Amino acid sequence: MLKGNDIKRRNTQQRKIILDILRSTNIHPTADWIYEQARKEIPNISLGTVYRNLKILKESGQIIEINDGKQSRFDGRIDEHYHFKCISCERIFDVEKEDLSGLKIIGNKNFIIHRIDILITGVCNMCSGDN
Amino acid sequence: MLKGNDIKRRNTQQRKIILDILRSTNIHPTADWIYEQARKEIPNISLGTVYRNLKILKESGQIIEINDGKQSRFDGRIDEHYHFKCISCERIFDVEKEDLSGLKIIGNKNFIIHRIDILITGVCNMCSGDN
DNA sequence: GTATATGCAAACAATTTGCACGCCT
DNA sequence: AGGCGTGCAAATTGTTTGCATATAC
Repeated sequence: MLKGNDIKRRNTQQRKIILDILRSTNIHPTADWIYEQARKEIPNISLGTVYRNLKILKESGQIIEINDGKQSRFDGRIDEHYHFKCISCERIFDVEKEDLSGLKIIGNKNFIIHRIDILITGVCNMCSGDN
Repeated sequence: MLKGNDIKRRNTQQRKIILDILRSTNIHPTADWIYEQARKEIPNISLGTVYRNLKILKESGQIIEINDGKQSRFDGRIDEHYHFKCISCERIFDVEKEDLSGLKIIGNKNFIIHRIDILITGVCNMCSGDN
């Protein structure tokens, strides 16, 4: 239950800019890309600060972390939607809930599907008893 | 198209044991756990060999890589099924296809769901044209 | 015999962290 | 004024790789 979210967060320029960057793109960028963008606004922002803020924004539910392979990617869109990763160009596309039902996933647009991974996150039966 | 799978693979003890280990557990272990188990059979096996074989086994479709957070986990079960990760005990449970439909995911067993991530992998419309 | 696979250790890449200082509230 | 947040650099962690040797075929 205790999530360490009782800390009073400050509204720093750095955090605001990082959130703005994420909200204004749909490319699901890496921390490094976000860092490069942020430097245009705050030239001496550090990569550590970017990582720290991404963690805070994620924990407070303002952004989502996408886990594809080795690098983390981030998403400022938090309504229910899913993702398609192209193994060729490595881009990540948004998949709408509606597009997931039926056979024509991603609306017949010539996307070739290799596999579908579903990961549900939560608390298991053993841990939900007490804890 | 070219996938580099024209290499003639040898059937080494190391690779056989790693696959055996993965097929005989459902805990979705990390490379490190597999390494520790493998050492019981081949005491001087190296972690590099474990990683190399996991990659080969994955590429040949004999195992699956599960991407949860920073560490990779591996699964010797390759039929269609999904996963549930408990944020408390960190265990990963198998989720059957049937359990995914309807509201009673994972069969009413008191699992609390926080979020569902779906990642589809394949080739996008732009890359499927030529390439 | 020969090319793939191995063990070892070093290299790498992504992310995290300790510290002294800075700046929201 | 106080404490969260920052920049910087070093540390850590998970994974990959170069090389000489071993081994499956």
